[in-house]
Amino acid sequence: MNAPVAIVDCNNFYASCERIFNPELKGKPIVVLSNNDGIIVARSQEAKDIGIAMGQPLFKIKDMMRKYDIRVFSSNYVLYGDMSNRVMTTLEQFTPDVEIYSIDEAFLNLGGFERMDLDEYAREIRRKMYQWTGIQVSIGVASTKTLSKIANRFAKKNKEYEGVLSLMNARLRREVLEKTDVYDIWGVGRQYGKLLKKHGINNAYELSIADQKWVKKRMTVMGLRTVYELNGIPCISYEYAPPPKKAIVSSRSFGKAVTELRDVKEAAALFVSRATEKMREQNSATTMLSVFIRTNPFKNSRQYHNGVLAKIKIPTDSTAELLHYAMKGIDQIYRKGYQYQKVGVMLSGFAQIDKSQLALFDTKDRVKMSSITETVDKINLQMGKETVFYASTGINRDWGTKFEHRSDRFTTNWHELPKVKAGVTLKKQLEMFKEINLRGFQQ
DNA sequence: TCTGGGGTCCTAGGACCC
DNA sequence: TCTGGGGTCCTAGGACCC
Repeated sequence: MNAPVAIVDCNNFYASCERIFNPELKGKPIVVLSNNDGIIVARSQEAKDIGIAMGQPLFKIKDMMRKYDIRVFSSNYVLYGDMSNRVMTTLEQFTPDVEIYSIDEAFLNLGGFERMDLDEYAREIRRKMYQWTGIQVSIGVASTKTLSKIANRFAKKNKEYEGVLSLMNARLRREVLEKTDVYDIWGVGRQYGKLLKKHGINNAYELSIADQKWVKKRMTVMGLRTVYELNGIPCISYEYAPPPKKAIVSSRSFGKAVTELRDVKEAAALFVSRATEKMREQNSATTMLSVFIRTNPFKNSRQYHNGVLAKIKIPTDSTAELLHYAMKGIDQIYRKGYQYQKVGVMLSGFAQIDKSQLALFDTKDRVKMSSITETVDKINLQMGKETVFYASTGINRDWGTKFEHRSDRFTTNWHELPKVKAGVTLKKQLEMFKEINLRGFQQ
């Protein structure tokens, strides 16, 4: 038998993060918004229960907000990222083989744990996680990743499992697969879901016994892999260390429509410097930079979408050099008279090259260039993001992203640590926090 | 239906080569 | 000018994920 795999998934993660540091939100419906406070990207259980859907725009729930006293938050990625680190660190105490799959999910390789009562072990992980981080998780255990996702989902939906379900037992596995709609299978999205239903394949069990030739033809080898996984044959390996990215994108919608070349350039310059920083973190150098701009496709205004790709002969990781290409690109694709909604930058065609090799081939002083970028990175790491930045990325940034409902960065910013409110007794404060042992939170 | 951002993998088809 | 087979590389587009 193959090694059991567990997926640990934080319940309502963003909403939970907001609640941990603001106990008066207990029992209140919470929603978290996308960039620019556009649409709802996360909801607390209470918000789900009153029928607020994922992807709804904020303005559409104004009436409900008043009626149900819904608390609204802009995305606070610094807070969520920090809480995520705490969750992952906690998991590492239970097994060394943790694959961080997303900000709120991780796979655990439980090879070697076969003889334990895995249900009980999972329950213990769940208890400790809540105690140490304040985050509720659900855990699914099975013989493949795809099955573990199904177990997890089932545990979350059916209260009687109290957040933990193992499908190592074959009889239970079949029963759960029969109750799992094809749309709810990891790897089956809207298009494939529709296709499967059209051909009479309605649930996960039916997909597991479907004709494999047909699946491969219509859903590529990816679909075939899903079928194998549903049958308990693992096809998806673990990635304990994230592989370097093959492409890095930085783009953002403007806080309001932008018309001026100067603003477009400022934004593009900022995204170049962000993308390039990310690239340097993984020690890559790029040979391709593309920039793109577009108007709002959902507005009735005149539309314009365009992009341009610069190929760079000698791989570079210099912000200054890439800014040059990006600004040239913007000059090429910018047209006056449009209401721009978004601009973005993509780096790709990476090379992992020892920096000293770069200097052999060309005339630019790359040693000097890289010592500048290294210094800038170092200062920003120590003193905080954007302590030093390129002037071309703008000082005012009045095109900037809207975050009108952002909570404090409780865990990472000295000025925004949770405060003891005047007029509230210490006893009351302690009561608010007492459910959670805020281990490790005292800085 | 409305209107985020950042990724991955696979396939088909064209350009080009022998 | 037509005809054959086989291979690589690249890109665009489509599917999926969180």
